[in-house]
Amino acid sequence: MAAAQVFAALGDPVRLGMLKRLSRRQRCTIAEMCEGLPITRQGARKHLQVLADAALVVLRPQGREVHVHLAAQGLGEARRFLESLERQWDARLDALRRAVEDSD
Amino acid sequence: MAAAQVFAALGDPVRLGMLKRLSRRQRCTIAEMCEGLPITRQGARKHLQVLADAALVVLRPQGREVHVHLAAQGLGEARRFLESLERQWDARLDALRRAVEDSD
DNA sequence: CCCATAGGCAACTTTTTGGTTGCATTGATC
DNA sequence: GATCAATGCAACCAAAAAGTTGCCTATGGG
Repeated sequence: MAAAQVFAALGDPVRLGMLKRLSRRQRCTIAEMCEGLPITRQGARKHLQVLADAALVVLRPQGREVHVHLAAQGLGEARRFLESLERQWDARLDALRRAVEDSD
Repeated sequence: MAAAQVFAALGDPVRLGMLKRLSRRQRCTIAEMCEGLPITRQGARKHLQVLADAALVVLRPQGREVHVHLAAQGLGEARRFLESLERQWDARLDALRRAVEDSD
């Protein structure tokens, strides 16, 4: 996977807002996702494509409309990536702390 | 602080690489961070500024050089954001599952 | 059958971002 | 104190992203 792609998709307030909205309702149509946004439907649609490409969302055509669902996959991957970074990081900080204490 | 800013900072392979490198060594100078990168020092410096603005890194002037340290703050924030999204989402899925079971 | 609704596609503009170059500054070192 | 090494600052360029507009297609309900 490309972690950077997932983070890049998350790195926009409009897209984060879309994800938040989706985490409350269980699905939306594209038109519903546009409500309240200060951009056109086409603009919003591009954001949704970015989210879909990062596996954060699934777009499922259903008759004449398209249903937008959250996808757990990308989200979980991103979280695990951050967790592992934090762990390495904490370990390094601990090592530093011990080194400092030893030098006392 | 804005979660989107942190994610945007993470959404670039060069910057992710820098963070990984920092999670192994305990600190670097700017010049050291440039080693192995296919870009100029000024280019790398801009990436470091983005990371610093997102509180993922601290730039600490030390004599004639600048030390780059990891900063836990932004990372933890981003992870907690994802966790909360996942929780809400799981809760929603559970609710859906119960609703389906009830209708059986 | 008609038409309003939901959306797709493509071209275009504007803004942001990633990257560069040239030059100035400051600290270490001999 | 001359010089090299580490960095800053500013202007600039190119490519990518964000957003728009115009028009076309298809589906669902009266």
